[in-house]
Amino acid sequence: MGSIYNYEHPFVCTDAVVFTIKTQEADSYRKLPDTYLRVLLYKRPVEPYRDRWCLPGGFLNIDEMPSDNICRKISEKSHVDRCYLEQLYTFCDLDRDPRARVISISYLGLMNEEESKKYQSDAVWFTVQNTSDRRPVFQNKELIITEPDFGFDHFGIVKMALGRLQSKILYSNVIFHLLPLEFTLTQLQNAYEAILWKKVPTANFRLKIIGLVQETDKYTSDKGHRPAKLYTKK
Amino acid sequence: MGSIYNYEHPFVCTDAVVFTIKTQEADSYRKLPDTYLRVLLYKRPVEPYRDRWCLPGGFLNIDEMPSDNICRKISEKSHVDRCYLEQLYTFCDLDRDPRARVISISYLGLMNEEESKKYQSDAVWFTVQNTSDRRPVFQNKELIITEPDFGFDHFGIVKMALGRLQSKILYSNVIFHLLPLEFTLTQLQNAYEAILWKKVPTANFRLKIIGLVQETDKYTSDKGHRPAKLYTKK
DNA sequence: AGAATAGTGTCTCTAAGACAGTATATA
DNA sequence: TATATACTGTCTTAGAGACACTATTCT
Repeated sequence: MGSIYNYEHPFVCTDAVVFTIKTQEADSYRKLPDTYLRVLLYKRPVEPYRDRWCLPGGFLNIDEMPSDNICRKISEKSHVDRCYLEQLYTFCDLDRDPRARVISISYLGLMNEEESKKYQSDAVWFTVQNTSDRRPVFQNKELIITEPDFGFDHFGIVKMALGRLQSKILYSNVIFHLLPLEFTLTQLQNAYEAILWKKVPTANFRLKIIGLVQETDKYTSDKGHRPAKLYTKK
Repeated sequence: MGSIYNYEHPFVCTDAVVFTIKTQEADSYRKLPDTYLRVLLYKRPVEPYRDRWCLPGGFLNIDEMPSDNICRKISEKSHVDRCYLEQLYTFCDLDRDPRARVISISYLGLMNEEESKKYQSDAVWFTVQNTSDRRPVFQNKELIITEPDFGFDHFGIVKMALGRLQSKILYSNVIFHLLPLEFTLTQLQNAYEAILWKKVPTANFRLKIIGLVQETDKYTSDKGHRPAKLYTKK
């Protein structure tokens, strides 16, 4: 079966939808230290889809695992060391890349705020916010991105990753990849609400998640109110 | 960026884990018309892994969608027209094929018993049964297959597909793809139990699923006991 | 009546949701 | 004391699980 070596076969690339949570407001001029979900995008420097916003990723080498490929791309683009990755979906549409048949193995990536600060200038964190009809809108200080501003099929990939994250935090532990090693239950709840785009009653939330966390003997030391106990992932 | 055209890139293939449910016992000599989960395998006629049991699938053509590729392969192998397919996972291990770097886009397939009868002689339906430690064992009239008898990484793919099916029937409607258009609630419960490898109390099961089905005005006409109402998927 | 399969009523326990309450820090 | 955030008690309701019960066909 040497015939497999000379048939024209699809190219393979990776794309990563890397989310992070902003839990603390570095800009002290802001009154409300809200918690936002953010996604990593970069402006494409070449054709096709030049100057459109795209996901980090790239062509898969013949001796390379997709997760290594993505770590390499994210590290180049954002100097990030540790990022949780899980496979999301493999996009195979015939016309998703105008150059050739390229299938994309996409990944959902989660990193905490500390890691997310190490990004380069060509990669930008966009807040992922809700609209009235629950479609995501992406925003940074200067820009608002909606569907037509993405390159390739990357808007669809981001939407699927967001849906996966929203459903997966209901029954798994993935949310802890978005938080620092030690966190308060309020931080955890804020992250939960930022992802699900809805408020949950505090008492019920704590009953639900108390079995997933391990309390420490440390407390926050903010001024003017009761300190909060710090927890770690159990 | 013409450089993408002359780099050595991975091959792409598909693999489908097609399940069906045997709800009615054609062999009338058997006393117990038990319900079993079955999976479609075929004995590989060429190297590598010659004579090992493998999943239907094959190399993806450059202008072909994976689902079309799989339908083509299943139709060749089993003359089957309609099969529900959903993407399962893309397997990328560097050494999963000794010939070359081949990534496999795998699919979970579900078909009902009527469709499953149209298989060719080189494809065989194996029952998927439980062992004491909840590992699957595959069996037909002559053979019992366990891990070492599969080719490639196909045992791992089957295990993942089984896990996906087992978790997905708890919160979705996929189970109806395994049943005929009209079915009794007992058939539905038997299928449910055959997939999950455990018994559930009838009253609770019916309360749980009654919202997912639509009753018809038809009944079964078995002899010697009360007829059962036939339902369709809602 | 008896056998066989179909189908239901109801009790308990647990978890989700709503909401009002208490606790502990600083100014 | 006020204020700001942290944290809890408890009522109600919905669903899961267990189990005993009733219903309808044919022989």
